[in-house]
Amino acid sequence: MRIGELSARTGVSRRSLRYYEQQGLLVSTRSPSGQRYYDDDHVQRVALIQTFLAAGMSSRTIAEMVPCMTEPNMSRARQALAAMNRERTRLSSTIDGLIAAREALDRLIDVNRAYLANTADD
Amino acid sequence: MRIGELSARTGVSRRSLRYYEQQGLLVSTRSPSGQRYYDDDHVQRVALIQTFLAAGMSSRTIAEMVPCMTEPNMSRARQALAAMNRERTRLSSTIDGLIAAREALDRLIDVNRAYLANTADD
DNA sequence: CTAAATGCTCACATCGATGTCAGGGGCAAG
DNA sequence: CTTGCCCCTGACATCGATGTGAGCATTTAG
Repeated sequence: MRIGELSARTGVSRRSLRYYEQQGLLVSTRSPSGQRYYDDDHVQRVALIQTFLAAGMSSRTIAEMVPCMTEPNMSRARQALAAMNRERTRLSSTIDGLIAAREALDRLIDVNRAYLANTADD
Repeated sequence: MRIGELSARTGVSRRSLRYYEQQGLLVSTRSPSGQRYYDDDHVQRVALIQTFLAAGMSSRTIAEMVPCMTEPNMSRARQALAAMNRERTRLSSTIDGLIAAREALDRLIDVNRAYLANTADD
């Protein structure tokens, strides 16, 4: 498929797909005239990239973890593993932060409800 | 205390503290010459702002939820409550997304470990 | 009193993913 | 061949929180 169809299937803009390729997150085969061709596997890959981007990872980080441009080899795999573990830690503490924020929000909500209840008959 | 001390106590730059004020997140009393004065309560408030900012809320959203510039009144409180509930929902689905990302990462880690194990003796 | 430290405002710079526009090909159906 | 649609690259714009620096005022310590 060409880029328009991949974009339609994934919901990711053409612009972003080209950007992912430029950042080394996505490969494509090119027609002689330079047009990008993709197959079904790329749909999943784009979904994975979206998941990670939405989790606040930079494209550089994703590229480090998910080799796609280069031959896999052991030292590269070890480096990727290190990056993954680092990101896993970061992700977990981000999650903790969000949960803390949600708890703080819940307290604010309670305060607000109490205020509304007490002030109902002013 | 003046802005430098609040900055030191909270770990938030002077620049950011002024920005919070400009965005309506933080109030200060001013000396005749215009210098900002804070008291101990502001330390907590800044911490709360940081928590929410780190959770990806915009300063506009925080200002909506945490009235500080204006007299509290019922309609404003109701509006704040609506914003809080909206943000709580958003926060929960962000958390879900991060957890999904972490699970995807765990699968990648497993694949990588398997590769390293199988390739150990190439 | 003087110097150093701190404060003030204003304005411009930064980062990263994405939008958008311009100028130019590619390719199929009429 | 032409019309229409999709593709290409390259460049500039955007948003929000924060950094940075200039130029000037104020406060505090010696």
